[in-house]
Amino acid sequence: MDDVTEERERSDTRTRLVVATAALLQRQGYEGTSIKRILKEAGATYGSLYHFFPHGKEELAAEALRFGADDFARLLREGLASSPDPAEAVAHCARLLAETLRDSDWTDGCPVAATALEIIGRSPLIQSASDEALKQWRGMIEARLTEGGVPGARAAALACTVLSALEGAELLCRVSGDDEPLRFAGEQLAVLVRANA
Amino acid sequence: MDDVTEERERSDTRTRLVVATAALLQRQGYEGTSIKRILKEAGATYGSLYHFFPHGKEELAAEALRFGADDFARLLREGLASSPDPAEAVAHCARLLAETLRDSDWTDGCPVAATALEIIGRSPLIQSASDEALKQWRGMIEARLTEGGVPGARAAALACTVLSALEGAELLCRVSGDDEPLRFAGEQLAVLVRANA
DNA sequence: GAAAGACTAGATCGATCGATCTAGTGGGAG
DNA sequence: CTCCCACTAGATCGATCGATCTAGTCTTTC
Repeated sequence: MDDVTEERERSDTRTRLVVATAALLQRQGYEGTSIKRILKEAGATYGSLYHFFPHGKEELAAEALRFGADDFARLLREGLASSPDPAEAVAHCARLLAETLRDSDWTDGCPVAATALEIIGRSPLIQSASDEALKQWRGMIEARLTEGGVPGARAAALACTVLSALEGAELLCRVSGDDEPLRFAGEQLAVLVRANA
Repeated sequence: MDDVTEERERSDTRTRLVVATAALLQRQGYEGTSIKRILKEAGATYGSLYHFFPHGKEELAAEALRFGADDFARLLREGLASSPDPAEAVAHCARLLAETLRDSDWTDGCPVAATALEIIGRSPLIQSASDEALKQWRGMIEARLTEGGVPGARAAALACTVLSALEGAELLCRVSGDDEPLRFAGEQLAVLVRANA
């Protein structure tokens, strides 16, 4: 058995735990996700969990949020690269997000929102993982806007508002079971980006 | 004892339960809020709870969300009425929200977001109460924009995006412990409203 | 092939979950 | 007074929570 395979097998259970936890946190938040459910979905046992994550559920959740954040960053990267026009690129992000949500029965959206909102002020570990994710996405959008010709002074404020609108629109979509809010957001954000050019 | 006082006393415990639940749901979501904690905060017992809400926690939560929604509607109403200019009025909503959040240590924001996100697809009762709240707020913003001169065709999309941006910016503020996202949102939404006039 | 260390299996712990239940209390109606 | 009914009090239920613990099974190393 070569080193690469060994590495993969050694971390296989750990990866399954992180992936399963990320999916569950996204759908039902932190308190709504029990360890036993995670173990069942991941096909793991308590022994493995506390071997890889000695601090238990909280440590696993923080890691799962980082994993989910990278996933969401990929979707954002794809959307932002979809057009030479930054306004059109932002609009495409909204379309991609709407599509992903619709195809998953309104479950697969922002991987941190549900968990972050309910643990604010009660778990520094999870909160800072959430904060880093949001700041990473803000940075990606800001870089794309700057590159697209938005003056640096406005790029930060605009990027932050783009992310806010996408996050909020996703909330409205998921609650109503309708992608209208994200369609509206895409259209209006394109207008806003052009107004900042 | 006259009828009015009698009515108030009769529903006193019920009201305390609803108020306490609304505050807890806003801060820590549905699964993170135990019945025993609610009873303690409200100064009530199981007997009273299941007398007023035979279907238990879920029924109480739905009622608490409706209560919180009216509270948030008042803040929105105040902001929307603060200026004859709709762009300035929207910006003031963002300021009011930022102020309320800061003054409460980042806990008192949207009363439904945390709870709604974690129960989506698992409690029709709570989800529809959340949906109604969001639609009520959208309607208020849309009416103000239309009255302020935004063409009817665009008012709905703009109002929806304003609410989305406020909700998302609040998430970013609470997670980061910084009101910057709401300041940015207020500034950018004013630009967007003017672009739609 | 013995020893060591990485990892897995799952029973079990005390605490707490939401819910149910019986036993009340107290004020108004007849 | 007596009866009734809205309401309160809180013990108790089985289930499940997150966490710990012992007892393993592999793989690698010498």
